[in-house]
Amino acid sequence: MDDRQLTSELAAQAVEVCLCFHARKASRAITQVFDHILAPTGLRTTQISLLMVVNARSPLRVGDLADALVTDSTTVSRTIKPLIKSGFISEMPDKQDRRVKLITLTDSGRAALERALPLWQTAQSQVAKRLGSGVVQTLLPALESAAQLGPSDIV
Amino acid sequence: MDDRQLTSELAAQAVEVCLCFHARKASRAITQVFDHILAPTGLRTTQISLLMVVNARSPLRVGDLADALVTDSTTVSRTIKPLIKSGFISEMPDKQDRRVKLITLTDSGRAALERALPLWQTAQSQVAKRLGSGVVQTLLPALESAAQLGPSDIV
DNA sequence: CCATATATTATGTATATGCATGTATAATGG
DNA sequence: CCATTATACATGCATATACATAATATATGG
Repeated sequence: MDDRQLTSELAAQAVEVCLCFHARKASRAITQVFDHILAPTGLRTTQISLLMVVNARSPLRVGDLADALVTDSTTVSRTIKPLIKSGFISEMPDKQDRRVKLITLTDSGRAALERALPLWQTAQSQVAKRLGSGVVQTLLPALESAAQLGPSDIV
Repeated sequence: MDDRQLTSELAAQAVEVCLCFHARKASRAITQVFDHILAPTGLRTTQISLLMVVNARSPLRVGDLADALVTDSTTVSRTIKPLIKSGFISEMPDKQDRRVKLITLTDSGRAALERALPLWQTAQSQVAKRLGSGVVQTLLPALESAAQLGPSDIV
């Protein structure tokens, strides 16, 4: 067995168990179902999730929003742009600290979220049904653990 | 309790259990750990996963690669571009069907994959260790189920 | 054999994501 | 009080992702 074959076999095993690959594949598959069902809202599932978090905690800082979304703050800076343009969230400077931008859900955003919730429920139910309750009950807590991984300590 | 409050509470419950939101958050967190550890390879984890799949199945069609990655074929059309430019995979037309483009791992790509595998093992071990074996053993099969969701039947 | 339908990949446009870096503001040390 | 440092957000660049649509090639029905 030469190097070529050896690498092939190691790589073949790796791809079957890679936690990153599987997490991303599953994420894409679930996102597709949600996005298709939520398409009539004119919003992507990512955007609806963002509105949900802002709804629960507004007004909140860009950095805190990034933490809640387990995302880079530079990503939030950009993902909120189309939502601001659509008028669903608004931004205003913090009087106490002018570096800080406070994000708030607008009435229009709240209305959009309200309209989206029934379709969200449809998507959630459909995915849950197709996965089966057993899978869902193991998946959710495991995903929550994974989301709390935080930065790696590369030693 | 007015509509405002009602929506807030429903949305607050939804965001806690949303399978799409949790899957995406977990995917981002896991990806960050892998990408940080794999940074010395000059490749992203997504690209290494793609090389692994091509390694296991090359030569293969763009469409078949998309199926294996649970991704849109238009996404594959673009994600392979930097890998072709780097010389890690090559493309050639299928003689039997000139619509088809066959993707192959190059020697250079195989070498890059071989170099990446030890770091991949580090990332996989570190994530597995931090999640705990119990979580990993429930997570992997659940993610595999989720990745097989396929398109939704919107009724 | 040709017209139409179907299949395969690419491109236009838009959002999603993160690193390196830049800019403005606040905090801190001397 | 000022110089340095740290924090918060934005921007440049690159990859990731998908829908609508286009371009090309095959398949199929008459």
